[in-house]
Order: sequence, then structure tokens, then C-alpha cells
Amino acid sequence: MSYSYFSDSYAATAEKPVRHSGRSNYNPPHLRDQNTRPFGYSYRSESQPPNNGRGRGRRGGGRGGGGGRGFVPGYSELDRQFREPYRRTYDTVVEKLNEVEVVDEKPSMGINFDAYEDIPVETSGSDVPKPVNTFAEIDLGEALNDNIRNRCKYVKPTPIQRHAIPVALAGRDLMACAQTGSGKTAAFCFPIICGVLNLQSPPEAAAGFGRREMTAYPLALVLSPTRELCCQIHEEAKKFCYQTGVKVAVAYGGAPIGHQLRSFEKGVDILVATPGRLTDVIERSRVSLKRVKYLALDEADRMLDMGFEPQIRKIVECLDMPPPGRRQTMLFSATFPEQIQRLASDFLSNYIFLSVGRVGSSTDLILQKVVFVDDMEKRDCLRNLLRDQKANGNLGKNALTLVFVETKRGADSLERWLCQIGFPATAIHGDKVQYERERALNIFKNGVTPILVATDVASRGLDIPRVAHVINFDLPKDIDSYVHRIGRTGRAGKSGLATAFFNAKNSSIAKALSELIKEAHQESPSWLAQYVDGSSSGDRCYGSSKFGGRDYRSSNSNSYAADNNSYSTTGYAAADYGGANGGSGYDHPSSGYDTADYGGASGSVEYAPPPPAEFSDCYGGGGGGHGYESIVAGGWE
DNA sequence: AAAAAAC
Repeated sequence: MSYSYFSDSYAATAEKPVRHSGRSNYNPPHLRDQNTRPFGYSYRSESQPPNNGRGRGRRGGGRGGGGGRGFVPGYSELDRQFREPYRRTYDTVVEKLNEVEVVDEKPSMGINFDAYEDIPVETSGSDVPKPVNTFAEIDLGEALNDNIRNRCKYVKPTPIQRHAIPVALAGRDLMACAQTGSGKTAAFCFPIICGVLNLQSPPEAAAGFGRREMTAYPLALVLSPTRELCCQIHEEAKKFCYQTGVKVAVAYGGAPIGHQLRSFEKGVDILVATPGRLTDVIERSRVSLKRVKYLALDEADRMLDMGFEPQIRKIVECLDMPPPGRRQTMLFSATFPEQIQRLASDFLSNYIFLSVGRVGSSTDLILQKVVFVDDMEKRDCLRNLLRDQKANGNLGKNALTLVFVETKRGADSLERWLCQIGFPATAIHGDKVQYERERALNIFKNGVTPILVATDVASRGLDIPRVAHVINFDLPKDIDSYVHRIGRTGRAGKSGLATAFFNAKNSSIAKALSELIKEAHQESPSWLAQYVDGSSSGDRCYGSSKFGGRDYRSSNSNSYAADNNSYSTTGYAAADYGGANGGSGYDHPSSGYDTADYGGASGSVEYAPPPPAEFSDCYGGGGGGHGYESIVAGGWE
């Protein structure tokens, strides 16, 4: 049994009234007893005028109609210029996804490996262990192998796993860059579990036997930047550890600490934690890092960025953790800005840098669209998008939509508004208490509310199957965040759609966004160039290199004399990529759309007048005399 | 300026 994310052509069904019953048993919140709200919130709807009630304004193009705000004068001009072309583009998107995209009805553990076949891999560092092609080639031990094969149904390692696992098993420190959704968690969990199993000699294991140790001495520590990600890694790790005897525990804030402390008393081999709660339990002497042999930082660039770095430094350098060289340190992320790499090298010893896929381009599996929408028009545009998806029957068929906004307040208010206009939505952000956060994530995951409005708390690492569409309602300020956000779709080799609402306020990201989209061999709208102001761009992170995520050691100094190796089988140069695959199009066979076609189709649609000639120089040229530093120093707007 | 992370 299979289905498409978008099953009908948009044009044929756009004006159809929305049906809520259908074959699905799902009863959306707004149709349930008005007194039994599905959320812990009281809605403002009680205090709203009656015409904001249910059933309003979901049909008829929205002209003059719903939303409580209606369309501002000048709508038709905007509509002509931006929305209509966008609709046509969107239609193309829907058709394209329609043609090939097929997703298992059941949540699938399977990974589409065809999508990863010709991925470019770059390694640097001394004596890089050779990659492996199968799990069988790796001696992970019987129990772990059994879990991988029979419990997790992993048949074959993903590229990051093929390269990272041998490095980790060889005991080397590692800085690894890999595309979102490509299996990083397993890549550091397998070697850690394997190492813990080898460390557990019987006498040592028996040390605390017979009495309750008040202090736990984990052998491995995994840190994550958000609580939900922490939970997720813990769940994954538990699966991998099943019946191996390896004990996994979790420590994160917002949850009752008592339960966590009690779980430590049975002993902890692998501790998965967020920084704050970890520091807390260390200061209570309930955990000691003295015996840590493995340290893994997931989303490492996030963990080491400005606000976070002091906490991490305290944990890694001040709280009894063995120094680099006496522990094995592994850093993982999809993005690795150069200055973060520089910081990170404090924590590493003679490490290997590994980059799988073009970093920052996320994956080719995510079709990226940018649509021009003024702030005042965003809600209308969102409603239209969601209505179209709904008309195409994707709701009730397990396809999920994730909407990113900039602020916590914005998340709440958008959630409320979506529910009011008849879209079952929930929200997640850091001002909610933990159980609300987890509940929001759960009802989103299981499709009760197939729309989740989120701040950046949900931008990294979360693996939510069946997210078909990521909408950047508010674009983030930096491109890394964008990469991680859109990476919530297109996971495990499946394709996805990412739509960004862009306006003049997002100029700071215009250049990087445009480059990113082009690097994914997709169409960057021509009007976007008008907003490239030469200020911040991809420069910050990836230089002008087509192959992002380079080891900063090889580009900056020769003191490390890193050996560079490329495993790319295709060469994968940006210029010849499309041509290399000839008539079959550039894309992976299963990814759902063919960009060559797609580009042609949308090429005929003009969003806005072409940019003035002088803007074309901004591309790749680095903006000539524009002082990047001076603009940065001047602060943002 | 915002977001996240302990109580």
C-alpha cells in the first residue's frame, strides 16, 4: 500500500470545499466539542467576533473573505505578480511529486540507498581508516549486529556510517559533517556501544555490584542542544543496546529529576544529556565524568556557538572529564562553520575531518521553493498553501507540515489562528513546559495535528517521519539554521518540499539562500538577486567553495598537513553534474522530481522583473568592495 | 534580536 504526499493535481480540486470526514476517522479539534480543547491553552476565539468562528473563509480564493484581516488594497497587483506565478509553480511541484513520490503507508525503517549512491565524500587527517560497504565487514559484536539487522532492519550502512564507523572504531577523534537525515545518530552510537562492550570486563562491571552506587560513572557521554533531540537519541540508543547489557540513561531539563536520578542508581554506561541538567546532576555528585572514554556532541556546531559554548566548555574542560587524547571525541553536524571548527579543535586530538555530501546544501531530495510574501500577506499565503494541500487530499493521509516561525509568541499566535481557520495545528517552543512540548511533538508525529508550528527548538536533529513539507514562514537569519530546518523533511532518502516566505526583511540571507538552492541544482528565483545586498552570505561558513564544509585545517594553515582524500565516484563537479547523467536527469531515481524538467517549467514563470545587470556581479564574486566585516561590525539592521 | 539550555 502506498500513497503520494500530494495525490491530485492542485488545479482540479482547489475550489472543492474541504471535507473533514472522508475515509479517515480523524476528528479535527475545531469540530469537536468546543469545550474540550485538545490543548492546554484557552483560545482567544471566545473573545473574537462571531464571524471568526468555524467554517469561515475556506473557499473562494480568499478574496475579500476570511482571515479577519482580508486582503489589503493592492492585493490583485501582488497576486498577479507573486501569488499567481507561485501557484503555477506550486502546481508544477505538486505534479512532480505526484509522478514519482511513493511512500510506504507504514512508517518505514527502510532507507532509500539509491538516493545516496554517488554522494561526494571528503576526508582529511592522517591515516584515515578505509570505509566499509556493509555492516558485516565491521566487527560490532554479535548482539549489536543482531539489533542492527533484525531489530532496526538496517541492511546497509549510509555513507556517513560507512566512513565514520571505521574511524571511530579505530579510536580516532572525528569531526563529521553529513547531510540531514542521513543516519548520524547510528554513526556515533554503534562505535560507542561497541567500545563500551569491550571496556566492560567482568571485574569492572562487578565493581558496583551488590550495593547502590550513589554516583554513576558513564563510559560515554552524548550531548545534544535540545531536550527533544536528547530524548530521541536516548530512544535510538536504547534500541541499539537491546540485550547487549549496555545501560543507557538520559538527563535533560524540564522533566522531574527524581526519576532520572533513580535511573542512574542501576549504573550508567552511556549517558545522553542536555548541558544544563547534566551540570546539575554532576554538581549533585550523582554523575561523574571521570571514566568517560567516549564523548559525542550531536549538532556540534550548535553546541559550540556563542550562547552555548561556555556551558560545553565547562562540562568538557572543568568537570573531571578526561582530556583529549585520554578520551575519544566525536563531533557531528550537518553544518560546520569554520570558526566553530576552530573552537572545536580544542576538544579534539589529532582528529579526522569527514564530510559527506555537499554540506549546507542539505540534500537534493528536498525541493526548495522561495516565494515573495510581505509580512502582512504571510498568513493568507500560508492558508492558501495549506488549503491546496488539503484539497489534494494529503491531510488524513499522514503527510505532515512543519511551519517555522521566528519567535515563541509568533508560534503561539500562528497556532491559534490556524486552529481558528480550521487547520488542526499545534506548536512547540521553549516557553512551553516540557510535557506540553513533548505532547505537541507527539500529536504532530502521530498525525492528530498534522501541522506543527515551531521555533528553532525543532530545527535540529528531530527525526519525524512523513514530514512532507517544511514552510519557513519566517526565514531564519543564518543559512545554517535554514539548512537544518528544511532537513526535517527529505529524510532517509525520501523526498520533501521546502517553501520559504521571503521579503525584503530577509535580505541578509538572500545571497546564501540563492547559492544554496543553486548548489542543489534547483531554480533560484530571479527576483531573489534584487535582495542580495552583499552583506552576509555563505561566506561566513563555507567560503565560495562549491564543496562546502571543508576542513579548516587544509584551507588555512599547513601546520597540520592534512591529507585530503576524495571518495567521490562521480566527480560531482557542480558544472558537469547535470550532464553526467544525461537524459535521465540529474536526480536520483527515487527522489520524486526531475529538476531539469522542473527548472524548465518554472523558468517560463517570471516572479518579478529580472534583476538589474549590476546585481549579477554579486554572484560568486564576493561583492567586490563590499566590506563583509564592516557590515557585521555594524550589527544587523 | 531570537532561540536554546537547570532549579
